[in-house]
Amino acid sequence: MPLGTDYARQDCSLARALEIVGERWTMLILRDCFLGVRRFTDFQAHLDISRAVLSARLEALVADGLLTRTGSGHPSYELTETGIALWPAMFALLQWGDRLTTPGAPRRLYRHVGCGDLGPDGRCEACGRHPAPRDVEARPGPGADPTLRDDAVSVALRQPHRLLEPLALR
Amino acid sequence: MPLGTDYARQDCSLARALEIVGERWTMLILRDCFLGVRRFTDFQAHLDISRAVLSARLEALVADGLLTRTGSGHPSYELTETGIALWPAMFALLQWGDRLTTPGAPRRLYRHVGCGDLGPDGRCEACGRHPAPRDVEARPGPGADPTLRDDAVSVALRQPHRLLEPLALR
DNA sequence: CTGTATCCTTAAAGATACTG
DNA sequence: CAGTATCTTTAAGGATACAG
Repeated sequence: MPLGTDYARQDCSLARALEIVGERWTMLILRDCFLGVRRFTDFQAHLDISRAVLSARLEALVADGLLTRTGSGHPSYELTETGIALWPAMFALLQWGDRLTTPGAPRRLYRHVGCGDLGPDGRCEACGRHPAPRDVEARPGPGADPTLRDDAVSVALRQPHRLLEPLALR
Repeated sequence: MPLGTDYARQDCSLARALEIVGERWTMLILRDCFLGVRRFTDFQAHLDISRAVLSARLEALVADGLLTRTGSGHPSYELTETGIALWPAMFALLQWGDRLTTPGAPRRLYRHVGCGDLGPDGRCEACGRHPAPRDVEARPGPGADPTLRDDAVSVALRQPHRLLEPLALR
């Protein structure tokens, strides 16, 4: 939260959640984690964020237990179970944004691997379950705009890819 | 989003959603709307927010189509269908915050009216459905902290109350 | 009651340069 | 590659006073 003040005097779980993930850039960093981004430079190029801010956010996310940082030479950031548990919230928000801003043309499509596509409520249209992100594959949808960015991550995201698996960059 | 810059160069529905609901206080204002707060002064007292900021946020939410403002003398702010559609995302985030910060002791409990309690995934434990917020009743849970605030809204929230219905204030 | 208008402080974020 | 260290800009937010 900007400006020092937080939501400490709100007796509310939403306020608690937002104190952790409500800061600018934080949710987008976590989104990238779900999409398979793991390296500092890849986050930075894809988000177009300053290194200082990225560094601070990653550090906070590790301290709050949503990310692990492994490998001192070339660190890799990965979601913990706590971070992965954010998936339903992230998916719901993402779907809301999609339907609000580009009705009928989702920017990205999600599929229960080996089963069916996910509906707006996150349920697999074939089996009716809510698959865990590990069992979900993402791919560009009709609303995607490939002209917006062309960093390595954005290019890699144009191929179908399984969530939480490291992206195939080059 | 603070500091002028937005997420415009992110081809991502989550970024679009956060441009609307990602600003400081905005989600908490919407939470209050779900809980039945409708008046400027009630928002202000419950959130402990400056009037200028509250005014700006309400205006933006009306402009973005999440709230309606009715009654010029004593305006009443109410969620539109677009705003109500945010419920699954808000509930998921709220549950995540609850389980992360006070495991085993939710601050607030939600019940499918005339049916069963809601589980962490928003499904009614009795009928298995995801009830719409109009059919949900909220009440304080074991993790609630009644010492934190004692404005009129906080006091009213100590009684069971149906979502989206105006709170019984006095 | 529901705001608007100013003023002021603070800090968040970008730019840039530097380091192991 | 993965940061840290400064520096500067800007604007967000609180406080206060005023208005319809």
